[in-house]
Amino acid sequence: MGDHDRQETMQEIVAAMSSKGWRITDQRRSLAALFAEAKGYLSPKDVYEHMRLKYPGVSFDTVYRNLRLLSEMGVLEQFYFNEGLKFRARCQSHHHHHLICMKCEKTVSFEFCPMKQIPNLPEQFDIVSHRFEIFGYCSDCSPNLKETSKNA
Amino acid sequence: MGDHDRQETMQEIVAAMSSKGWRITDQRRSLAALFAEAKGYLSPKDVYEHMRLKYPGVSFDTVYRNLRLLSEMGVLEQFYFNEGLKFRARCQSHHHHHLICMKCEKTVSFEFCPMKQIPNLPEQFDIVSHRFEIFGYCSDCSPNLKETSKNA
DNA sequence: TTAGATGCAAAACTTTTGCATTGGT
DNA sequence: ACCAATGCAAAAGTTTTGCATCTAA
Repeated sequence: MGDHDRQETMQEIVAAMSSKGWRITDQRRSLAALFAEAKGYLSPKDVYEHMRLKYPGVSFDTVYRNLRLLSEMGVLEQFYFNEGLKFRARCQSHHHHHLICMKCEKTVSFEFCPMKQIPNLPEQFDIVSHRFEIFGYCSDCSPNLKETSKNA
Repeated sequence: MGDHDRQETMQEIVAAMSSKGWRITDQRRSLAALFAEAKGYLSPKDVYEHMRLKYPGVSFDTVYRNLRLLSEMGVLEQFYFNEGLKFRARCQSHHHHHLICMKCEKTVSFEFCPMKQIPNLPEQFDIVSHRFEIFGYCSDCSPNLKETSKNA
């Protein structure tokens, strides 16, 4: 993802907040920038620490409030790792799924969606949503891929 | 799942604990029975409340310790709902995925696995695991399915 | 008998709430 | 100027830890 895309995402997030009638504070702009640039998932503590660099007085509850609001808006998506809840900017463009690196938590999108392939389900069920993620190690983090295929 | 199957699962859980050299205490037997019978997911608090019926003196940290140990053993699987972390007995028989009812949290297995269908991924990735769940409402909980197809 | 499991109490950590102040619109 | 957002402090909730006691093997 290049800088241009990130900038778009940052402005998309700000625009989304603004369109809901929310005020664009420095902290929220900073939040938007942070998630637009992040390649992986961020914990509330990560976010707090990042924010504190620019805004030393930022409070923990403001971080939580904004994370919750942005999640409810659909701008952020939540994911529970073993270490706890983390957040990342939700892809707004189109439906797809992710490879998630278990070490650096970088995510890579792919287009294949199992719901298009799924055959008859075992019983009546009113389907609302689904999730499909693949976990493993990206080429930077995998000892198997490191030497051999990374530069192939 | 009939009573016979549940009993098998209960004994499987006890056997798994025993085979790891763990002692089979009354509390652990009770835990095993609880998860063997549960149709859906249980929060630590659910487990604590259930256990307290039989063992009024049971402590919260014992519940947490055993939930963690059983998860690490692979007997239980964890899942984060909006309300927080919950547990259920992991299906040991064979690989499959689940429909999860968003109201009663009942789960229904199905055999289709997207990993058998997936085409070439966008980049080198050392795959370790995956998750695929479908969320919605079961026939008992869905207003759409309630009248029409439930008894079909 | 004895190492492991439990209960208790307290600590650590995470997330939420109430309220006065600040700051975007 | 107005009202939403923030910072602060404290509360509420969740999970972990240390240690003496108990108990399954």
